[in-house]
Amino acid sequence: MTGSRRRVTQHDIARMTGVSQATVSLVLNGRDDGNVRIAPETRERVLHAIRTTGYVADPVARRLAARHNRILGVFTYEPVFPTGTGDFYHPFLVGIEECAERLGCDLLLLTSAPVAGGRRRIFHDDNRLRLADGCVLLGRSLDRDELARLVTEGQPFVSVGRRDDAGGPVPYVGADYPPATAAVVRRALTAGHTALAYLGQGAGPESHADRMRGFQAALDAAGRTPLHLPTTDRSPADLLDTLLAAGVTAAVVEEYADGVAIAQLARERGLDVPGDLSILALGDPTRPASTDIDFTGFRIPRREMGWQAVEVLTGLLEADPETAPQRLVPCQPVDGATLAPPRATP
Amino acid sequence: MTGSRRRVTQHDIARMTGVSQATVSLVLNGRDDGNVRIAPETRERVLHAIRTTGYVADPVARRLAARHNRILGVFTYEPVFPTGTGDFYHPFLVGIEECAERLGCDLLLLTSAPVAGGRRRIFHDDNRLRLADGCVLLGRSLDRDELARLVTEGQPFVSVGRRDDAGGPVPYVGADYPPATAAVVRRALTAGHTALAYLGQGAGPESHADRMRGFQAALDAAGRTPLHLPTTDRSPADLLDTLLAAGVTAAVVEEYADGVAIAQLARERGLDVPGDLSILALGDPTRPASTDIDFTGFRIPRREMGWQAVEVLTGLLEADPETAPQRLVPCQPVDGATLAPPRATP
DNA sequence: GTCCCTCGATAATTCGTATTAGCACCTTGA
DNA sequence: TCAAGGTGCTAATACGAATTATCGAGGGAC
Repeated sequence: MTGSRRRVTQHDIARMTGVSQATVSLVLNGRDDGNVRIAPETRERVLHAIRTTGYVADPVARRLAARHNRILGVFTYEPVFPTGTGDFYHPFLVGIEECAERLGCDLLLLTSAPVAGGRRRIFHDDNRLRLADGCVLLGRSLDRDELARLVTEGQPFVSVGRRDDAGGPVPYVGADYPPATAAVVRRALTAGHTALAYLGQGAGPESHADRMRGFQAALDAAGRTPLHLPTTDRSPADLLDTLLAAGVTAAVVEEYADGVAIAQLARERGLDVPGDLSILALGDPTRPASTDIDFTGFRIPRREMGWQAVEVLTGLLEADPETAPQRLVPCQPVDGATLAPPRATP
Repeated sequence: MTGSRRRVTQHDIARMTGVSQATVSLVLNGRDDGNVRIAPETRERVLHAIRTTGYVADPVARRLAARHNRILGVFTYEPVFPTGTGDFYHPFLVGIEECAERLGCDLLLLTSAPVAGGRRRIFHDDNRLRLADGCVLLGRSLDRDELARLVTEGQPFVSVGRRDDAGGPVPYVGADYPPATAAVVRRALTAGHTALAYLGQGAGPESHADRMRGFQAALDAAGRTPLHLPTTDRSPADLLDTLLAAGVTAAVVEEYADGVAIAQLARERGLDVPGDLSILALGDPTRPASTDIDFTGFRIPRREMGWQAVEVLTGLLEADPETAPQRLVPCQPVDGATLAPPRATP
């Protein structure tokens, strides 16, 4: 069921007023330019019939004829409304929604994408992505093949998060991690730290590699040798032991949650944070991490990124040459309370 | 523009495989009943072409012809991804998304609805609601006229939250507030409280009136006279003064945030919560309220409600007589730490 | 050889709106 | 009186898929 009685159509209006369906359409769209003219009296008769019947154009038919929708797809590799990721994606969506609303666009959440191999796939049998005029891609790691396919098929899209090329230039709106990370490192150096460690992957997704680049660059410039501790498959206890054994006084953590774990463990062991160990967080929690620790570091401009992603996408759709299709948004520094000068070396 | 090159249509597939458009449609829809037969070999050829081109049926055209497209609209009076409501809506959306994903439906967020008079309106010139098969309505207070119009126009929809009739039965999935509130009150009575107050509107939206009903009923049953304090236009200080002056020992708050404000103020004044004043919260925060207070009260089964709303909606769409179109979901009691027996009366 | 039946596929139509080419009529001017 | 030009509207078609009536080919029975 979708409505029991037949709805009023332009045809009905036309019959009622003794004009053609085309005329009704023209009146409705206020067309009165050089090519099309409607007598004021006819126009009035039609408008009157429309008013009395309460006629409203069927948006479906309208879209079919107009060939575009003002609908933007939103594809997320993880569920859009996540429970397990500490709402990391939420601010992006806030920005996306705000901008879409301002532009009068609706959002199509491509939730029907089936999960295969632990993540969703864009392309599948019953893919409705093409209903949308274009789409925004959200997710830590996008599938490179699918990205490439989007490019070759000419599907307008924009990635939230910088992406390396995938057989063509990839439009994106990313966070500018290298300078933000470098700034964090410089703050630690300025505070007097000389032994710094990077905790995290430092590779893989662009967002991780970018942080590492900034970290390296800042230390290189200062002539310091960094320590890199991959966090995968290592317990917090193990990491902390290694940090302390290496004489590290400031730990720069890629993942907020890792920072929380290290900080809590350090405190449990009677160490003072930041007195004995400074901890710097490179961004917001991507995994749930309940803590009241106010980390020094920076914040990812997620809302702004979401907003700009929609801007870029609509720019692409309208083939607007003014719109830069690849953007990096600066991260916002956070003073926080987990950076202090190192203890005087004994 | 909607993609530089024209999209692939059934016609293209038909030409590629040397069949007619109709055949492509039949294959796509797996039609192979008494009236329609397709040779397995032809079917395979068509399916192959579909796979290689990545063809996807245009949902707009599909909807025009078939009257459905497995897209569910989500209309929210407030923004879907709110920043100011403390993510109150988030769990609903989690449930909605989960169920939609399981059913293979996409979600169309009707974000383009223009804001008029401080809230969004469903009906406007360029309403795309009809693009979806049906829609889920989310929001504290739905406009009664718009609701009535949905009913009369035969638009399939379901409201999250109980709604009074609006010119016809309104399908809904609501939280069952009266018994949950009554249970909270009984806990307070059992703990020994005799002077209880209800803080909040207690009227207006169904969700508020329902809480008040449960409150009244439980006190009536116990032969107690309740105190009702409307919170609108009153400062927390004012409210607290009134509570104490009236000798109230247990405050039942409609709005979580009000509870937080009262509790904090009480503590600032040297009162113990719950020692001197028990505070019971009727649900989750709908406004941002940062606190670590573990309120006694109940939790609104938001995720479950979202899930069931989608179930109800698809039930309506399929005219499934098994699906109850009006459902109340029980709230989950929370022990919390803000209820204690009242001090012995001096 | 004809009739009938089944199988496999298609032409034609529908859904409701947007758009464009062009027709019929009228006025004007020479 | 006839071409030129303007006016007001309509017929036709497109948009992309779903559906139904129908058609041709091939096989078997007689």
